[in-house]
Amino acid sequence: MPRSKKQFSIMREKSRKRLMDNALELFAVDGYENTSISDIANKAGVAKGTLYHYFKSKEDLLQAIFGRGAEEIEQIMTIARQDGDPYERLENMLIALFNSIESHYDFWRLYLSLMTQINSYDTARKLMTELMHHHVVVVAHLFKEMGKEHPEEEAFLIGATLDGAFLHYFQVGDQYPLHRIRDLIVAKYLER
Amino acid sequence: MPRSKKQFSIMREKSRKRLMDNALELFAVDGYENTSISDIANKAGVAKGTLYHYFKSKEDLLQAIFGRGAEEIEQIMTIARQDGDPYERLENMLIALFNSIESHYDFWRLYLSLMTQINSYDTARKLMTELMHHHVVVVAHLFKEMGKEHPEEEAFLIGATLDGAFLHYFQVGDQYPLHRIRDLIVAKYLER
Amino acid sequence: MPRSKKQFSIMREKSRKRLMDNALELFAVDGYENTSISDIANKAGVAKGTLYHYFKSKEDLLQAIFGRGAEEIEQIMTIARQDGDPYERLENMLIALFNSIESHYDFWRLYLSLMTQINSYDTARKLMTELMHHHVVVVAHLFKEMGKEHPEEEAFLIGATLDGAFLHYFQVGDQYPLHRIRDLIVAKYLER
Amino acid sequence: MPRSKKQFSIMREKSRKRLMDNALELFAVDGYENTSISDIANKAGVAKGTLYHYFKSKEDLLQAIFGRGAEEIEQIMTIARQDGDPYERLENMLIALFNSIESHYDFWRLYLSLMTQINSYDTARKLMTELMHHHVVVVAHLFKEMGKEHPEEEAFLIGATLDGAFLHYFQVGDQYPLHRIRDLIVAKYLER
DNA sequence: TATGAATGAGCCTTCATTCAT
DNA sequence: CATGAATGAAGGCTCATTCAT
Repeated sequence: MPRSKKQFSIMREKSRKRLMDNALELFAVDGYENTSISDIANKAGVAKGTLYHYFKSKEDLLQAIFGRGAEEIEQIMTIARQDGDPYERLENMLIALFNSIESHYDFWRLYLSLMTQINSYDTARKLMTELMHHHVVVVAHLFKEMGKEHPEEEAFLIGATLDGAFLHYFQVGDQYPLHRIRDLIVAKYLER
Repeated sequence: MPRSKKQFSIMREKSRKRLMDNALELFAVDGYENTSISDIANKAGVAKGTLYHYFKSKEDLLQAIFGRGAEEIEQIMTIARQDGDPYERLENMLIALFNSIESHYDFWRLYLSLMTQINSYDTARKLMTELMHHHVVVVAHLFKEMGKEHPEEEAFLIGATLDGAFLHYFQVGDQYPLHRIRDLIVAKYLER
Repeated sequence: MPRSKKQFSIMREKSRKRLMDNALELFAVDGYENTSISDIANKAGVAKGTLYHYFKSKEDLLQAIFGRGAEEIEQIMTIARQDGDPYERLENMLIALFNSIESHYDFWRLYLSLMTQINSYDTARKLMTELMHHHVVVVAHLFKEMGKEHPEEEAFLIGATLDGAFLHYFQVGDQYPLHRIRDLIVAKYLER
Repeated sequence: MPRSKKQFSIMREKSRKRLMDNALELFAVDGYENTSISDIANKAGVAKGTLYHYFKSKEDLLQAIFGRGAEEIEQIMTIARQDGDPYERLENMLIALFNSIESHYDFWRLYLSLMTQINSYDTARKLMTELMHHHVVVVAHLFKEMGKEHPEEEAFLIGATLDGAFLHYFQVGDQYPLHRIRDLIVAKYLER
């Protein structure tokens, strides 16, 4: 009795996930350039060729990882788009974001490391630029609701502060006072 | 009639500079990994081998570029360490920094792009970590003079904001409202 | 239908052997330094990269070749370590050695050519020094059984004579009276 | 007052000698292939280009070194060609040779190391083959005077023994019982 | 003659990708 | 689908040699 199409599809998705997880870990630690297909296949316990059954190329694998991360980001944004008190929504969003940084450490680290390589990995980068733009729109709206004077610029600014803090966190590791920085940001932006 | 030692030394310095300039441009735009020695030599109009008369290795070239940039950073820091009104010193430093971002665009872009590559290019990265630490110390001191409550955390925070803004600027280019962001930061931190 | 592990293993061993055979031939004739990976790959009819599926590096390839040769040497030594009349054992060993020189011409030639390169190829050379030491011990024992006065020195001496003869043989080729030299050595050492 | 041609010639010879001495030392220790023109120039304290005023190529330098060594060998041979008791002449030659091995260590070591590289350094190798042939002729003559049965083969044999002993000496260094081997050889060949 | 900058062919090695089984 | 052998372009680097000064 042959397996149903659905079962196949589930297995396929499982295999893809395993490869993506392993790849992400390596990309984050060693960098995309310094990670070879061999490394990924080894870590995932499959042969090199197998990887090409699931992704058409190394960059395709990267894109898949990014696509998955975009959903994570999207969820965080959703918080800011809900109804209710804008201050509360901002606070919730910030807390969710800082939590995500720690729970999806590898993804965010990779995200930042690729943000600087303009001329390469086009698709992945387009995605990132879009996300950033999206963030600005959503947060600017929030600030408007709060009655801030320059909501768009403030949105740019808080985005910069967040990405910068994460950048430094990834650079120096646990020595970075991530939680205190989070609290400081929250305090600053929740002053009414 | 052989050339004098001094003549050689001058020529050498000129050649080094030319190679460093060309390399910096490529490193900044394409990334260190994606720039080949061939690319650099081509751009500089010399043979591949020539590069190795001036730098022991690709990484040595990178370090030389960084060493040069470190001086630039040092000068900006100096402003914060002078005597006088701390508010004024902070303002001057911020303005100098934003000017430098535009006038030394390539260097700062490279600086940020390498900040994210944890496990590679040790010497260059050590330098960066040191600089960041230095920055925190100097700016925290400034904030203390201003009577801020958590000077060290504030120093971390403004550092994050700045690096984040530059990161976004390099990512999206001229669409980024760099000057407005600068003015906003200055305004925020100069409120007495 | 994928190949079985065993099938792969057999193919692998075959490919390794072919590469080693081709490399040995070139190393022996042109010297290790003067043989490029390209040369070997060409001669073996594979792409350059293929070689690196079978050997980690050029030196690793050399070591593999040496390991194989060491077995040959070991077998010859075994003759000297058996029971029975020491004169007969010495004669058998000498004859086996001279036969080996002709049947494993390339290996012995490489062996001698590397013996002279003191500061390089550490692993291969350690092996050789060990073998030489081993030879002295075994042959000295034989001479002791024969009642010679200075068995150890005699062992050094016969070792020198043999290596020297082979050296000259490889240098001048078929003009060298290898067989007559063999007979002369046998005659000299079998006088009771 | 310009220097005379002779003075120039003497200076030139001095410079050549210095370069040859330094090159020989490096060739002997690191091998011909592993020694670069740069290394030699550095060690000799001159610029790379200078070397090419004295030798037309790296191989030309090698040949010059060999030419000089050939004279040394020639002198030793001369002993065997004098008048008088052949036993005494042989003994003197052997002693002179062993002395030379120690006093011209580097040259002999290089000599042996190049003996194995058939297809390269043609001129140098032709010289060596000639010398070896010459040695056989001279020593065979000596053995004939002594009334040996197979003088030519004996000449080959003693040549092999000597080169083999030197080979081992260079391989293992001071652990090799060079003097005892010398005495043993002398004793063996002077038995009347 | 002396210098060292410049060349460019060639070296060893890596790696994303393809493909027969 | 899974395997790993094979490819070949490209990478960083070395070095004997040439040449303008």
